Amino acid sequence: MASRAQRTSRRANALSKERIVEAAIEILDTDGESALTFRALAARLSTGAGALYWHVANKDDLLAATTDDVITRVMTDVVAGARPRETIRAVALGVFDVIDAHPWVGAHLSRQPGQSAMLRIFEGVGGQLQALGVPERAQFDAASALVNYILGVAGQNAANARQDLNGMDRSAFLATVTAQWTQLGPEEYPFVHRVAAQLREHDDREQFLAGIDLILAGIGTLR
Amino acid sequence: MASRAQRTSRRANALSKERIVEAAIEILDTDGESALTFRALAARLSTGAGALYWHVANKDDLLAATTDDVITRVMTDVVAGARPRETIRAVALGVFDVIDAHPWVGAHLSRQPGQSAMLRIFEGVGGQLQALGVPERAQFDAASALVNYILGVAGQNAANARQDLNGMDRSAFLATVTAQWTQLGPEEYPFVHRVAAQLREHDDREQFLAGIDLILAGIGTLR
DNA sequence: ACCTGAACACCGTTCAAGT
DNA sequence: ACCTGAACACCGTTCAAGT
Repeated sequence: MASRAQRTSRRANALSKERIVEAAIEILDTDGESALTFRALAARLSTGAGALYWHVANKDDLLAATTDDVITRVMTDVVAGARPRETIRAVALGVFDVIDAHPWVGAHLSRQPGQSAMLRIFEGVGGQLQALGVPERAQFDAASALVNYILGVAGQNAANARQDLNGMDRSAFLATVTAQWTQLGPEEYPFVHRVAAQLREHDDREQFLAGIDLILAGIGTLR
Repeated sequence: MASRAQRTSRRANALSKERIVEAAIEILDTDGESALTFRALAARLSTGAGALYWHVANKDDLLAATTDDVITRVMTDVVAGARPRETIRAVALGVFDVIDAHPWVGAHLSRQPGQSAMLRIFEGVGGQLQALGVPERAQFDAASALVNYILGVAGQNAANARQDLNGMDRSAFLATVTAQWTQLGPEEYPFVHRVAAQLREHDDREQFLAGIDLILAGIGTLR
């Protein structure tokens, strides 16, 4: 009896991959990528650093697991009830929003290829192409284009968030970059110079969606 | 006289940011990202690790400089003589090829936003949109879509190259991933399962270009 | 001005030892 | 089976001391 109760209570706060991943996500969200160390994670879980290695192969494994966890949650939220075009937009926006909330995800999505998080996104957009009337032979390239675009934006958002930490809110940050772009001078960088004004006013989420729509418009010409 | 000669010879192998960047690129190319440490770099340049900090602010600065160096070289090679559409393809392919040759570039392009390497690419594609008949208001979004797609592919290529090092040539690698995709099962991953066969035969460079063409086709609908 | 190299404050990972 | 925590082999970065 006692041993039963003891076991139950021990199990209650026993280490597990899920608990480790959960704690890792909390550290990443509150203190950023650089704060996630095995020592900090062990301290938060009141254990030794070496104990974590019983449940997690190494740091890459840990980061893949955190990324998977967060992405899986969004992808299951996006139920494919709507029309194919709307589903693709919903998948893309789901990924965008989750990266906005957890910028570190953007950095790690690109790092492990064939990772299940990326496959879920690939499936989420690719699965709609048939219904969209895209020829069988073109579906792989089309899905790849959408996913690579999403990953590109994800990486940039992660990079931006990393810089934001050096003080500055978004509008101050945009003003600084706008000033840099304007200073570049119209001889060497005519386009960047010209477009600098739009940078300050633009909305990341809208611009992201505009890119998705652009690719979808291109896909539309394949029919 | 002697002091003059001495100074010249000392200058000849004196440290400079250029020499440091050059040596860093060699290490990255031959031994990979993980081999680039300040100690290894100092050893190769026959100096102390601390000396490097006189010319380079920190490791991020060093990596930004190596990335810039490599990208700048490609972008100046791509002379914009051709029609706008061909110029955009040339810029994109130039970036693709340089990342194929130096996979580490792909990883760092995404890491520092507003970096001059990325601005060069942005200018390279954006500068052609006016001639392509894209309305002024849409040019920023269109250029952003192209660049983000390019950055996404760049990141994936860098990640693939990182894995390739664990033995395996490309065909063995593709066979493994194809097997993984096929195993996923058509219930949960119908699209991935169906498209797995195409994965083994596909050519990264052609698929990259197909994505560029898809976005260009989408941009074409804006006119 | 520029370079040296030891020292500092960290890392991820391993592993004997415990329960 | 699972956990502990010291130890190992590294890092990037700093800085007194040299030339």
